[in-house]
Amino acid sequence: MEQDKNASRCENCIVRQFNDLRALNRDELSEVSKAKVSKIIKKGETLFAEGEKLNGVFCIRDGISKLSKLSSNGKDQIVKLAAKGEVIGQSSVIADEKVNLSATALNDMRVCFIPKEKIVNPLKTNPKFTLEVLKTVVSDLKDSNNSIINLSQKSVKQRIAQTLIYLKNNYGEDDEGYLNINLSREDLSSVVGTAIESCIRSVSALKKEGYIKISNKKTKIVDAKALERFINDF
Amino acid sequence: MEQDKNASRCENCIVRQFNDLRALNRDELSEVSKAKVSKIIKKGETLFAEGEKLNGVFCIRDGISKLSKLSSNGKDQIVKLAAKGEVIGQSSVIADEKVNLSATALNDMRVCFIPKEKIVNPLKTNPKFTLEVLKTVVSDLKDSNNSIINLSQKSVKQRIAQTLIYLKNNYGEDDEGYLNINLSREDLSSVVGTAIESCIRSVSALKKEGYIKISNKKTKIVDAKALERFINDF
DNA sequence: TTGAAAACCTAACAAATATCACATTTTATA
DNA sequence: TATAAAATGTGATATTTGTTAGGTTTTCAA
Repeated sequence: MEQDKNASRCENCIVRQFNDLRALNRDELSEVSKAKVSKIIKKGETLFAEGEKLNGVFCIRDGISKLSKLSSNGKDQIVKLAAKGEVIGQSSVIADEKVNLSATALNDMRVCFIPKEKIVNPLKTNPKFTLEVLKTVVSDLKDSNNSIINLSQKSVKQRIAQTLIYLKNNYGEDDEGYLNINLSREDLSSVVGTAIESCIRSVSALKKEGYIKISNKKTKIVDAKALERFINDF
Repeated sequence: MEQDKNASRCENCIVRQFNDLRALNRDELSEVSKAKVSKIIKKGETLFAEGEKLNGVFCIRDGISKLSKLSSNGKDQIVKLAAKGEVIGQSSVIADEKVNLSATALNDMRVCFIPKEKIVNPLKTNPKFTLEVLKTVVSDLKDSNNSIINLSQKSVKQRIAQTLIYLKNNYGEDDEGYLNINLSREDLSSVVGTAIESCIRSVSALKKEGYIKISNKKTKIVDAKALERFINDF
């Protein structure tokens, strides 16, 4: 995890426009800007690991991180993906507890580390900011609850399909219709909570059935409508 | 859902001491007290149903509610249980969206309905209250994430065991060691996300193996330590 | 550029769980 | 209290998913 000398001031940072930090007032933001440390994290490196006591949060300027938990049998369950603009580590700073998830870079990342006081202090005094954070956490909670429901009510193939739709809706596609985020089969299986081989089988099936297309490691959703119908029990 | 004439003022309500409403100031609380409507909800009745637009939250004075989602194939997944002291419906009021879960009484309940303005206004102006709500939602999010991990990494039997431990830790046991909350096999299977028959089989196995004991519909955890060991892959 | 390692893929089989078809017990109610 | 309905329980079988044991292709670093 190396330093990034090239970081701009928060006041001019576009990324901030898309996350809760936009609700800070000028003084609070200037405090954050002075205290933040910009870092480069290479693919596969961790931002933080389960059980650590975080003394700040990470604002993602570029790249994607997975938030996951490793079980005793070696299976890694991904609970959330976070990309440009998102702030991670908030929960454990708010609860003032050790993190219960690890954050790992899925590709090269640029992030800013913000010491926790710069977040906790505004939370105590700036209701606009606190409400903004609250709304974000409520939205995360809704996503989490939906994951629970999908895990128990949908088949592996449906969950894979749903994840692809999710990636399309949240991270978009390029001009040829290929998803901007390309998860490895291993990461995809960790998102849907299944074995790699089952994941591969389902992806192959979706491909064979014409729902999706894969071309040099990139995935394209050919017929989103039909895929949605399949997810909702045809 | 009938009215309960016997309701006290919020200022004197013990239940409030255990939830986020304790962070309201005197004026805000008095507003809530004036506006709240106390209700009795019978076992099996719903407090609200998926897709409804909530115009307030429910503070539970007595009884237990399940928050669940019914799938097209008739399977009901319970996402959260809420008991005395908890406030439900907050998320959809905060996000200003339709609820995505239904709330159903698992036994007879007494609740207070609080119109949403009485919650939303303090959220905008009282950072102490907002932070309190935020902490609650963060804790719910952590629980949800743990459920995801358990669903994908533990067997049905382990998930049942874990749920029993959860019920013990969160809702306690009587003087003879029997759980205060007794879920039907159907509800238990909806919590762990499995078929009723599989649930029954696992409960029987845990009983046969001496981890738990069941006596007229009430469940007692005989050896919590051993059960915990079993949950964590012995 | 060329191995070695990692990622991807497939098939056969094993294990876990779901489903179906009942029997038994408990609960609620006429 | 009798009886129907609901909840609990069991066994046989079907389905889904996991596991093992290979293979091929891609990627990366020497």
